[in-house]
Formats: sequence, structure tokens, C-alpha cells
Amino acid sequence: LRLFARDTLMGPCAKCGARDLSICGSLSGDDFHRFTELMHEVSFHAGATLFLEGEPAYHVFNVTAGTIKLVKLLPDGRRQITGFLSVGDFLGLGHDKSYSYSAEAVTDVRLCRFARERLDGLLDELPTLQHCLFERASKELAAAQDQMLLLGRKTAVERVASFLLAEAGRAERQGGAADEFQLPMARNDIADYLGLTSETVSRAFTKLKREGYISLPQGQLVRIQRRDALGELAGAR
Amino acid sequence: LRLFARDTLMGPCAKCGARDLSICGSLSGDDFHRFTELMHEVSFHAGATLFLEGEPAYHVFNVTAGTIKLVKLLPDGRRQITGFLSVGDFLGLGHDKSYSYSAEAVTDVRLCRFARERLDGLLDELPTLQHCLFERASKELAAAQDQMLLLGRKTAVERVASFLLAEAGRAERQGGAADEFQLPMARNDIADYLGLTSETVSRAFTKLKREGYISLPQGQLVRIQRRDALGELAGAR
DNA sequence: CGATATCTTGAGGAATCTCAATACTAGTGG
DNA sequence: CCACTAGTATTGAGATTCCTCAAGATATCG
Repeated sequence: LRLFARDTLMGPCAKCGARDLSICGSLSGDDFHRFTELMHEVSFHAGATLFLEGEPAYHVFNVTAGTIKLVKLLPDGRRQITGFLSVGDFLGLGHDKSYSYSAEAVTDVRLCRFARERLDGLLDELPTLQHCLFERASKELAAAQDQMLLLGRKTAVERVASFLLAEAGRAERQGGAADEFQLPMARNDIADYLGLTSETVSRAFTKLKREGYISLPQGQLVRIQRRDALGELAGAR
Repeated sequence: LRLFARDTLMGPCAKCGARDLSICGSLSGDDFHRFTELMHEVSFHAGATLFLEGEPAYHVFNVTAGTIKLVKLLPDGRRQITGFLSVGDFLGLGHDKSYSYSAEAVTDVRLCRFARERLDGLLDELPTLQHCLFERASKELAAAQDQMLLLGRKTAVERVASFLLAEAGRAERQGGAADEFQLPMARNDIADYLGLTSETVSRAFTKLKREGYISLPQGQLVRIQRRDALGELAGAR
């Protein structure tokens, strides 16, 4: 049924690889059509700012390619990255009038953009979509709580181990190998995500490498050698 | 309209003070009736465990009196409290098959309990309720991101200052004074919430007291003396 | 009023941060 | 194709914050 609907799609969604990973996968037929009518494709180069914390939140986004980071700042410049988003992730949940964080492109990215107001309207008419977004918000909430445990109670090495396992899981969900994947973000971004400095992250990588948990064959590539042992180190249960 | 509906209520909800603060406030008439049919009132004494992390998640709850803490543990016993819940808060969002944290009563508590399965069923029929829960999940998500910033990047004193302001806000929302309120939880719980030790929390309290930001007139009572200055200290923007 | 738990304070230690130097990587222009 | 440059990552040494352990003070409850 859904395959049929997709086969007959017009426009950019016709062969969008993100579809099965994202909220639009929950819609079909006429509902999907109404959804896509509200949509605009946009893209940004690595380093670009999609929006700034505090700006009026006119848009929400669906990531179809690349990686984005969500950044919160303290007045003196300390930063916390609250999440990395990639293919299939939805961006803009949980905002009132204005964005509660900035969003920056880590790599070149492509997104589907929606006017928040119009999507809200559609939400009221499509309970399926609302349900799907609620599910996602719930999952994100659980992930946020895991991250609180990490930030509040884990050591530097445990944090990095947890991060690598989470990224491995993401790679797997996106159809890649679970034990070898690209890390598109810089050490500094990882540090700001894990509540550490880039130096401490670097030392943790070195230690994990030295002790045979992982190897870094080249560039941004990570290979996980002993996933179970790494999981134990990370405090998985 | 809603007042009328409430006046004609039967049973325990008739004069529930939590109603305007919680999700049930979004329902009226027949919808509300169907909602309450699924409901059971339960209560626990301070210190009791409502459920444990990992247990099958058969129930969700709505807090009508008292304070609850959500606890996540690492295998070696380190703990992180991911939130304190009080009147009007909803408990059980974001769980799959099993609870992703334990819940313990900080004070004596009263709650409305729902079988998750049956509430899920009702959710599909009452978009209003679903919308209301989605709103709450969104707000919680934003709060979780603030907490990540706190845990990842704030100093001990900044964390305690932020915590006190958040509690002041909660007291105010519940109809109390914003500059004087009870802290029902122990220093140790505050520490586990802020990613610190109880000693460090204690020292931060002492420092805030010494510098005139707050006073602790007696017992669990906190008085905020210089809210703006405290906000600046906490990194409010 | 006494017993017990909680909170506060103090001193020393450990993990992480800061600052600085060196090594690596990728992209650029010769 | 290779050297150069700019940015990023790694490593090292010392400083700082917070933690650990221990004692004393305060609050709570029977």
C-alpha cells in the first residue's frame, strides 16, 4: 500500500531516501500530499547557521541529508551541544514562540522546511502525524535523560565510549555497518556535546585506541573493535 | 463552560486541586468522563518506590499531591535524578515496553494511575488529549535541554542557583510565592539532580547565603533575596 | 529529651581544565 | 606532483574545581 503510494509520488519526495526514516513515512496518499504541499526544500553548507537561539521560530525542519548540531550558549560563551541530527531527524519540536537553541550545519545538509504555523494546522487534522511526532518526542525525551546521566555522572572515558556506541547505533539504523562509521563532527563539537574539552576527548580517544576498544583507520572513520567491552565501559545495562 | 463541567463532576476529581495544572484540564464533559473511568487513585509514603527502571511499564501517572523523583542508575551505583515531579505533572511519557528510570516518592504522594494500554487507546480517540500530551512532552524536552546545559557547562554555584530559580518558578506556578518556598528533597537528591555531591551543594548554599542571594529561615524553607542577581549568576539570558 | 539521620565544614586528593607546544590533515597554489 | 599553509588533533605540564573522607553541628522524630 505504502509502496504503491510512493511509486506514484510526484516531485522531490519520489525517491527521497529519508522517507522511511522520518515522520513522512507515517503518511500516505492524500495525507502525504497535503503534507508535502507545505514543504520547501532547502540546503546549507557546512558551518552555516540555520537559525539562532531566541529567533522567532517560524520554521521546523526534517533532515534529509547531512548532519546538524543544536547549540545552547551561556552569556560568557560556554557552549553545550544538546544533540546531533541526521537523516530522518525532525528539528523544531519543543519550541514556543522562539527557538530555544541555535542550529548549525556540521556537514553540507539538505532539509525539508515547513512553516510551523501551517504544519500545526495540519497536525490538528492528521492524528496519525501528531501521533508520530509524539512518539518521536517521547524517544527524544528518553535520549535526553540518558544524556543527563552521562553529563551528570559519567567519567570522560565513559562519556566518549557512550557517544561512540550511540553513533554506531545511528549508523546502523541508517543502513550502514554498526562497527565502522564516519564521525562528521570535530573533536570540539564532541567535547561540547559531552561536557568536556576537546583535549580531554582526544585523550579519551587515545586511551580507547591504546587499549584496543577502537581504531581510527583514517580521517573521520571509526572502527569499533570490541563492542561489548565498550558497552560495559560506557555503563550499558 | 469548563466550570460548569467541573461543578457537575462526580467522584474524586470533583474538587481536585491538580486539575487545572494537569492534562485533565484540557478535557471536559463526556471526554473527561471516559478519561476518569480509566483512572485509579493511589498513594505512597515518602521513600516508597513507585516502579523500578526496567520493569514492564504497565502504568502511567498523574501527580495530584506531593513530590516524586525520577532516578537513573549506573551499574556501580552512581545515580542521576532526571527530574522532580509535583502537582499536575505527568509521569510515564517516553517509555517503550519498560520504564527507563525508577520513580520514588520524595514526600507522601497521591497520584492518578492509568493502565498505559487503555490510555493509549483513548488517546487515539481524543486528539485533544494527545495534543495536550504532545505539548507537555515538548516542554519537557526543552527543560531537558536546559538541564543538559546545566550539567555539561555550569559550575557548582551556577547549578544550585539555576535549581533554586527553577523551584521558585514551580512554586509560583502552583500558586505560591515566588520568593519563598519549601524544598522537599534532601541535599543528596539535589546533588544527584545537579551532578554534584551533597557536600558541594551544601557549600554552594552556604556561599549563596553568605553573599546575600538567599536565606534559609528554617527547615526546608528557602527565601530568595535577590532574584535578578541570582538569575544572572545562574546564566539566565 | 535523646537517638538518628541529615547537613555543614574542613583538609587532602583526583579528575578535568587551561595553556602551550608539537603533530597531523586537507586543501591550495606553484 | 609536491611543498606550503591553515586548521584541527594530539600530547604535555601545571592549575583549578570538585570529590572523598572525616569530624562536628543541626534538625527530626519518637
